[in-house]
Parts: sequence; C-alpha cells; structure tokens
Amino acid sequence: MDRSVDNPDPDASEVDPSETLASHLTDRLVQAIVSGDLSSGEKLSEPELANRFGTSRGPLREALQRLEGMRLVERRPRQGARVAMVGLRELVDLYAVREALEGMACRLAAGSMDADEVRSLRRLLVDHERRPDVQADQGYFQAEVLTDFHFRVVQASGNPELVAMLAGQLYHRVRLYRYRSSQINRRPQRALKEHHQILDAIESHDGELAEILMRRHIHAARLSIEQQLAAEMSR
Amino acid sequence: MDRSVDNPDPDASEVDPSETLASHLTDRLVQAIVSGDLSSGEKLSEPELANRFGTSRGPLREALQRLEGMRLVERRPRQGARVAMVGLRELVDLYAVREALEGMACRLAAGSMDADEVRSLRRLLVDHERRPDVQADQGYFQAEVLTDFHFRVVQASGNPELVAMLAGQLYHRVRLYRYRSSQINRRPQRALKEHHQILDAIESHDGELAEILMRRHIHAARLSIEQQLAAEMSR
DNA sequence: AGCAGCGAATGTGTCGACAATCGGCATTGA
DNA sequence: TCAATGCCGATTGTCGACACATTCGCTGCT
Repeated sequence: MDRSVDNPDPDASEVDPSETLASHLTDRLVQAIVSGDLSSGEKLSEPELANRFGTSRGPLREALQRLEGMRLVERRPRQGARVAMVGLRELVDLYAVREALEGMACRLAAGSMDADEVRSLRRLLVDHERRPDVQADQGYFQAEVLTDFHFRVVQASGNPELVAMLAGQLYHRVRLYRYRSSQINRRPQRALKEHHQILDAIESHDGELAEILMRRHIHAARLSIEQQLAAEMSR
Repeated sequence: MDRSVDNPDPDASEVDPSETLASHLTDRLVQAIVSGDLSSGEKLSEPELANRFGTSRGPLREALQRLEGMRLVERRPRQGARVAMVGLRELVDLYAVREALEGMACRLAAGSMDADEVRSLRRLLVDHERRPDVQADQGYFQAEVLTDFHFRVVQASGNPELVAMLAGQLYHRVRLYRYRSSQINRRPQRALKEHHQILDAIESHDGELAEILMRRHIHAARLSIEQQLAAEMSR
C-alpha cells in the first residue's frame, strides 16, 4: 500500500544514539499519521508496526503510549490502538480552544516580544507571501504555514505551560484533520494579511488589540468550519 | 519512610481484570505523587518502584510514560524519571491558562446547562458549605472542593477537547503544587460565595457574565499566588 | 587534603517468550 | 435460512534477561 515505511528500517541505520528508540519511533509514527500513511481510524497492529519499523514491540508500545498522550491514537484495553479520528465536529471544538488559548498567548506576546523578535517574525511572514502556493491563493501546505506563525507567537508568550498545552497536544490533534482542501484554507492571502495585522499590534505592544485580532482570526476559521459542518449535516 | 506502599502489592489482590495493570499502576502513582509519598523532584527508580508495587518493569514503564504525558514526571533519556517540580512560578502560569480555559468553559456551560444540572451543582455547593474545614474558613481539602466545582462546570461546557485538556493535563499539574497552606486557599468561604455567583450567572444563561465571574474568580487566586511569589523572590 | 582516573554496581533501553484474551469462522441446532 | 455456540488463530499484556550507559565509590596521584 505504502512504500515509504515498508521494508525493515531502511533509514534507521542513522539513528541518533542520544535519543531513545522509542522517541524516534514516536516521531516516525506522528509523521506517518499526519501524512496519512496511517489513515484515520485504522487499527494499529503492534507486531506489524514493530517489524515495519524494525524494532521489537517494547519501544513501539512506548511510542504508542506517547501518541495516546498526544491524543493521536486511542487505545482500548485488550483491543489495541487505533488512529484517532478528528472530524469537523472535533475540529470546531479544537478551534474554540485555540481561540481562547492563542488569544491569551497573543496578548502575552505583545507584552514581552522585543524588536528583534518582531523583525524575525516579520521576515517569516514575508517568506510566506512568496510561497507559490500562497501566491496562487490556494495553499496546500498552508496549514503548516499557519501553525508556523502561530507557534512562534505562542512561544513568545513566555508561558511554558501554555506552550506545552498547545504545541504538545492541541496542534498535533489539529493536524489530524485531513480534509483541509475546502473552506478552511481557501484564503491564505487573507490569513496572511491578518497575520501582519496581528504582528503590527504585537509590535506596538497593544496586547488587548493583539488578542482581539488573533481571536477574530481564529474565530473566522472556526465559523468557516462550522458552516462546512452544517452543510455536511444537512446533506 | 512511608508505609502506605511498601510491601509488594497488599491490595493488588482486588485488581479489576477489565483494566490493565499499567493503568492501575498509573492511578496508584498519581495518588502517590499528589499525596506526597513521592516527593517533588525525587528520582524514580524503575526496579525499586516495580517491586514496591509488585509488578515487573514493563507495566511500570508504561505507567511512567503516561505520567510523562500528564506532565507529572519528567524523563530524560538514560537518566530516568523524576517527579515534576511545580513551584509558584509554574503555578502562576498554570492559573493564567486556567483563567482563559475555564472562563471559556463557563461561558459555554451557561449556554448548555439545563435546570436539573444547575440544581445538582447547587446541591454540591451546599454540601461544600457544610464541610467543617470550610466552615472554619481554613480548608485543608479546599483544593479538591475547588476543582470539584470547576470540574463539573468544565464538563458541562460540552466541549470534549476542552475537558480533555483541563482534566487530562492541567488539573493534574495543578495538584502537584504541594505548599497550599498559604494564601491560595485562605478564604474558602469567599471562594464558595463566588462559586454561587458563577452558578447564578450560569442558571440565568448569562454566558458573558459567567465568564467574567469565573475569570475574576481565578484571577484573584492567581494574584494571590503572584504576591506570594513576589514575597518569596524578595526574600 | 583535594582532585583525577578507574572499576564496580546500579539502572535504563531493548529484546524475545509466554499466557490470557479477543475477533472471526465454521459447525450445529432450530 | 438464520442464530447461537464452540474452536482457532492472532494479538495484547506481562514477564524475565541481556547489553550498554551512567553513576557512585575507591584508589592513587599531585
């Protein structure tokens, strides 16, 4: 079915001994899941995955445990693990949480980012503008571009607990939603403009405005998803 | 040192076969950590813990993995696991996140709780009032009482992602802070009164007010912690 | 006396094996 | 023909063992 991870560890020869096998496996599983190699809801057989990645079941189980912690897979006792399913409904809930959390992050970032950091972020946005997919206003990787900016802002909040919550859990789960083709990222150029506005507010240390803009930014995306969900429901 | 979990599984005779050994271990470890049997920053030796709980290292490692997911322990490759340390600084950050998240939860709950649920919650508050420790305005278990109410509100939000984020991560971590004796819960009666006010707003489906009250409620606690932190810093 | 280097012991990461359990299939009975 | 039951293979949960890394304690040197 998929050739990328078929034969026993073709590239595992270059494993970093400083990191443990289980953590390496975790990364590869995350990659496989968000890229769709392991499709949503698919049952994950431990023996199969184990020799697909060329390890024993021990580290694999640890990796699965971590994925469960990220809520990328769901395990049920004596029934094995399945890739978590994130549909439109879950995505709406996720975006509602994002709205609250990233709004807060944005306010904090406005209070603590210095000129250098702002400049660096501005450069990032300019880079994004130049991307061909964005120029065509039909971004395929726009989801990554989006979270790229958002992630930086979140990090700049200076609240490690907040960062852990978003980067360690929520973002992973958002990435699980696979059918991005539609409404959500239909307007990368508009999103990019909003990013600039947000950064403007941050630059002028206007936390209140920055939060409002960020919330509105995410809220718009959420509304778009909700419409899509409503359309799907009535169908 | 501690007698509670010394001899090899005295009470493990009544293990529920429907749940796995690892998950049972997880619960017991959480209990041991938040109760202080395993003190903050303490190194967790796998072999020692394994036969202390009467299992092998396999399930224990899985339990540790889960605890790491909850951010109750920190593991470093080839160096073992330590109980996570949550000091005043982390607690402040945690409360900042709580403010955003529970404020949101409260607004949602106001929109979706029906009369029965409100009644049930009201009963809970009345029960709380009757507790001797609360009556003495010197609540020892006030932290539990507090999260009790908060947890119910969060659940009533109807947003499973939000619930998972708070109940699955943040609350566990908040419970890690051990030195609660001071400012934070010095005024259980006041907190209780605020709970009633919040519930009033929820009852009248005033989401906006409910959110404001909840945020203020948590914000007050956070300020209290911050003062304590400032005092500690200058000391 | 303090510190560097070395060896032992403990501990972590990983593996293979075994038992209990679950899902699917065929058989049997109505 | 359909439903219930028993059986079989496959998978999960758990265990013990081994190799390497890390750490601690000791010895000897400066």
